[in-house]
Amino acid sequence: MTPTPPTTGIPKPTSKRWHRAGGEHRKELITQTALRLLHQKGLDAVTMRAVAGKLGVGAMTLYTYVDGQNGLHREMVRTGFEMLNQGCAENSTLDTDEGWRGGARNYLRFAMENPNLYKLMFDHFMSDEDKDLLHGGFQHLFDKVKGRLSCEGYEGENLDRESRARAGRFWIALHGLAMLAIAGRLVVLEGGLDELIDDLLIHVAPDRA
Amino acid sequence: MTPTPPTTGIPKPTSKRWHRAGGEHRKELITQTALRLLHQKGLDAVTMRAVAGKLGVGAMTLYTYVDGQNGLHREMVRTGFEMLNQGCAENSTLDTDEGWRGGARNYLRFAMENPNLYKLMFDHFMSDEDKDLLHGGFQHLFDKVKGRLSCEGYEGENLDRESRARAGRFWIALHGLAMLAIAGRLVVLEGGLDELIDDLLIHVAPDRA
DNA sequence: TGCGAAATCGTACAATGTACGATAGATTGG
DNA sequence: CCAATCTATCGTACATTGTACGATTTCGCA
Repeated sequence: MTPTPPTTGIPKPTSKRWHRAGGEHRKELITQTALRLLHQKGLDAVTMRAVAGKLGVGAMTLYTYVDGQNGLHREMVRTGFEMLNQGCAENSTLDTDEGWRGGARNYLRFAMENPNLYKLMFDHFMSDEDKDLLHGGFQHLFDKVKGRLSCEGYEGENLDRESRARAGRFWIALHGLAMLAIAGRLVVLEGGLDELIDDLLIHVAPDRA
Repeated sequence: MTPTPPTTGIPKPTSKRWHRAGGEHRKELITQTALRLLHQKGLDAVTMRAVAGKLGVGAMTLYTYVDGQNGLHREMVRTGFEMLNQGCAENSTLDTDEGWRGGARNYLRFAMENPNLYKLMFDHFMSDEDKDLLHGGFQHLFDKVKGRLSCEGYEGENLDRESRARAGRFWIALHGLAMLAIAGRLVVLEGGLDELIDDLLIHVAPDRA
């Protein structure tokens, strides 16, 4: 067993007085720098040396704060899910009829404005933390749909199943649209993206049977 | 200017008697080898040296047949779209009601059985050839939907727009489901994939208003 | 103030894509 | 049938990548 010299029973906030008490902040800084690079030049440009260079430190310094390139990617993905959850909730409580549209637009806006990050989020292996974030976001959608359906006669197991199905369809469609738009594969569909979103939502929104 | 010594005006089938007349076959062999590696070990394992090694040749030899790694990827993508178009048409003419289901299942089967290739197909920059293949596949779907709708009173511009919209929704949903399934992000949706497909199809199939 | 721990980073190594050029072999003109 | 030319092959080399290692510096604390 590890000796753990004093072991007062109460571990300090940052156990082992991590990194001169500035560790978390520096990790954040590294992640933000990497995210900026990812956004501007794509995933291939997010090299350890490049990120370190932007920060004016040696490449190996990053290893003190993140667990190698894989760990850096993980941090970006985690931050991405936080941004997505936050962004989706903005000006859209999913409570009104127009709420679906707003939430969906927010989701797609995030994907279109952060295409490299969005791709990474759904390509990189997910940590447990990421799963929690994704699950949380979906749970929120699920709860909202459930609230609506409970006013329409659904109840018990039926309510749960139907809510999950509708929320799932909604999300699947959003993800499909986002990925195709990012990949530039929507050229086969003439017309602006906005109309496409509206049209899709009308037919896949959770308040549709 | 290049001299082009004889210049008979009629370029031979393989202009410049390409590669001892075995060039195309060898290019195919290289692509197939790369595809096997991609399927078994993922994109990172598809290195020039690894592919060349499997074929028992030097890495630089590949450069005679494909334009570097990027060209190799392009060949894999092109082949992938051919496989997808071919696979979708199998046992499914999209003519009967059950046809939508069959086509969709074929599409998803291809994606699930070739996840690395499917991801590459929708991530790699598309050549004009790829665009033609993708466009062709979508056109087929579009025509089928159009045929159905023309029996339902739609005509003229309305027929075109409605057909494109429904085919688009169908494809978007399929792509979203495929990408989420590949990424292993469907855990939030309990239940088997088959039921998920059925459920989705019922609500996004092109014969639904 | 001094000691131990932690952070920093220079160096080095393996793996990658690929440019270059030598070599061997096929093709062709005479 | 031979020599000239062209072409496929691939060994070598270089730049770039992630990162393991260890020396050195810096810091926290007693």
